[in-house]
Amino acid sequence: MPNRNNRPTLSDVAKLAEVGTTTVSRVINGGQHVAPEMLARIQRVMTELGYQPNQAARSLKNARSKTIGLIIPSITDPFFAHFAAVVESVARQQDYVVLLLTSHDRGERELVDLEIFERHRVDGLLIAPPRTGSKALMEQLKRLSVPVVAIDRPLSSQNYSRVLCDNYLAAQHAMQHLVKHGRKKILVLGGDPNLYTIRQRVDGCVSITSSVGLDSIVEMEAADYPSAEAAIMKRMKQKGGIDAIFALYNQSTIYAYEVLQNHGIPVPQRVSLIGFDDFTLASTLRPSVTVVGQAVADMAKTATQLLLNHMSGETVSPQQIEIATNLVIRQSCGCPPST
Amino acid sequence: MPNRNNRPTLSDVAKLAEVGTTTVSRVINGGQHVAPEMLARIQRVMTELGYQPNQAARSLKNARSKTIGLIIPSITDPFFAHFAAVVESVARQQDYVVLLLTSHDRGERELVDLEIFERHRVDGLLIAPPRTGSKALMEQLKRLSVPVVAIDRPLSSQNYSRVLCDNYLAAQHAMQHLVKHGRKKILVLGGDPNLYTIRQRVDGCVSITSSVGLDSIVEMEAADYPSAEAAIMKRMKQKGGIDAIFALYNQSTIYAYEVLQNHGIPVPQRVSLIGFDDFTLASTLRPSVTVVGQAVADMAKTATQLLLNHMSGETVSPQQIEIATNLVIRQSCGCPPST
DNA sequence: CTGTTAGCGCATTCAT
DNA sequence: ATGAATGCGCTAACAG
Repeated sequence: MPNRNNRPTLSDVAKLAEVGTTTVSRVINGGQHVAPEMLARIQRVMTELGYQPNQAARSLKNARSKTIGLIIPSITDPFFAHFAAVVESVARQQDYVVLLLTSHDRGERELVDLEIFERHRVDGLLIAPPRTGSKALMEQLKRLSVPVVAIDRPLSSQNYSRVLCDNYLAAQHAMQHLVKHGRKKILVLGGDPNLYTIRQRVDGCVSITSSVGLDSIVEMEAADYPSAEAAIMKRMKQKGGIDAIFALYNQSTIYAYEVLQNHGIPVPQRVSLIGFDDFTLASTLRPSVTVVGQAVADMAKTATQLLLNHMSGETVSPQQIEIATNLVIRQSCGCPPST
Repeated sequence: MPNRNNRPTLSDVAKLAEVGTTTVSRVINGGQHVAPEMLARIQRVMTELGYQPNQAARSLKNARSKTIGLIIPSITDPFFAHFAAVVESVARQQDYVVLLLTSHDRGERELVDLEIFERHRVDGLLIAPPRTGSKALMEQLKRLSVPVVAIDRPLSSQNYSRVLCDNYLAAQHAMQHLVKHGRKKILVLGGDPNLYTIRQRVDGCVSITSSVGLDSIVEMEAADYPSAEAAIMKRMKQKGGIDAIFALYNQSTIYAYEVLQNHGIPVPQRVSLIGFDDFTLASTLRPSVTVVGQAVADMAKTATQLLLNHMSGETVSPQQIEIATNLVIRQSCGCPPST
């Protein structure tokens, strides 16, 4: 006797199995305190009817939607795509489903995303915030009133856990590596300077150049090929020029590579190249590209599990976790081919 | 006077605004038939309280969850990542949110995914099925009883709309292009032969080779680098060898490229290469890689809008839409550099 | 234009 | 071990 949706309800099951709704409910929730034969009978009826509990009803009753919200800049960015994949797989093991929204690193959009999640009553939130925390963002997060874990970039409030990578250290290592190769005029090719990650990386770079007594050459404009080209070639043509580039994120690495290639500048002979963040064909290009590798899967798994812990009720204090990066040596930095 | 979740409810708003719940409900749903001052007053109270409607309650009442389910093999596959990005952006414009689940092209997992969606009562489904339709899958889809649009690969039932690309034609074009370059021994490097897309592409290839009177050389084992290498080198070493490779999907293209590069086989002089599906660095590699480009964004937008149409209630008959591909000429096929 | 009321499907006291 | 009844937050009749 299904309802208007022709979908069977719990009470349909109860009726057909000739039991009370309570018992059916118990079966749905693990079947404790239910006689074995009863349990079997109800389960039979459930499969017979093709019954599946209505999550909306359960959410209303339990105040738990069994969803977690994920806000990332973009799902086409390989780093975040990988991240999202891991989140999905960890979440589903705990019977959670992921609501995915993108922010394109725009604060207003992020606020809208949070509003949507508020309506959908997500039980927890993973967010890679473009800014560490405007007032509006912080208020919105407080209103959401669910556990939050910041990923890749922190939130300004210490109340929220964060899972990041060691941007500062990683940048230092990369710069030191270039210095070891004897490079003296290293162009640090930036990205959006408002992003925490970028700022940390720049700071790491500067700490090295200044401690070693080199000039700090930083260009932040590299949002697309033309601007990257302009920035690089401007520096190339200056007196002294440059002999290395450290590109601070995925895309700028690729632009830098293309610029050098298109201008016939030999890598690494004339200019060394290191990029932040590994990418699919980094080892296939000739020369292959040395990069700072982030342990994405590790970060994502850690963040999701941490969030689930926060959600479990036992009050876990906010944590700040930094996942180590590793320099993936290939040939664009000047190292000899391995094997 | 918030409830146990400390979240205000509709009736909290009603009380504070000293109106009935119906009026508040009307405001939430567009504010028709509400006096202007009343509307303003209620809206003020809503923002004051930070009220957001509880979607679970609305779902229960309206039998619409405002979610659409998306099942793809993997979110790290650039093709599907791009697809998902477009789905999200189109869906959110209509106030829908996307529930993302991956199948890894495994039928059992797909069934579980559908069960999860059934509980969450998605209002519509986009699915890239690994197989065109086992009995179990078809039953599960019928039970879901919401509009379904198959993407990238069809479902066997004519009852479901599908948005595909013209795999057969595209493969023919690619092969004809290689033939025009005078290639006579073209290796078709396959993928999972159970996938509809792969089968169509193989068929397209064979139709050309046989109509032109060439041998059909097909290798389906290219799931990873070693097997791709084995397949390619086996053919290379045979009497006559091969003078071109048409790789039938994203990954196999990359493997093929790497194999040729690692074995020092000059491309396109000795062996031409064309791949199915464009990828980020295809134009950056040297030689750049000629590919069959799929209009991903177009496919995704079309599919999502079609789904939303189906969901809108007006019964739209199932449609079969094929989005045209285009051969992106670069240098690995043997064409001269442009400009 | 506005308010009262009765469920949507489920979990949960509190009985038995 | 089981069942009857209540309410989660919201919308849709119906009045008025």
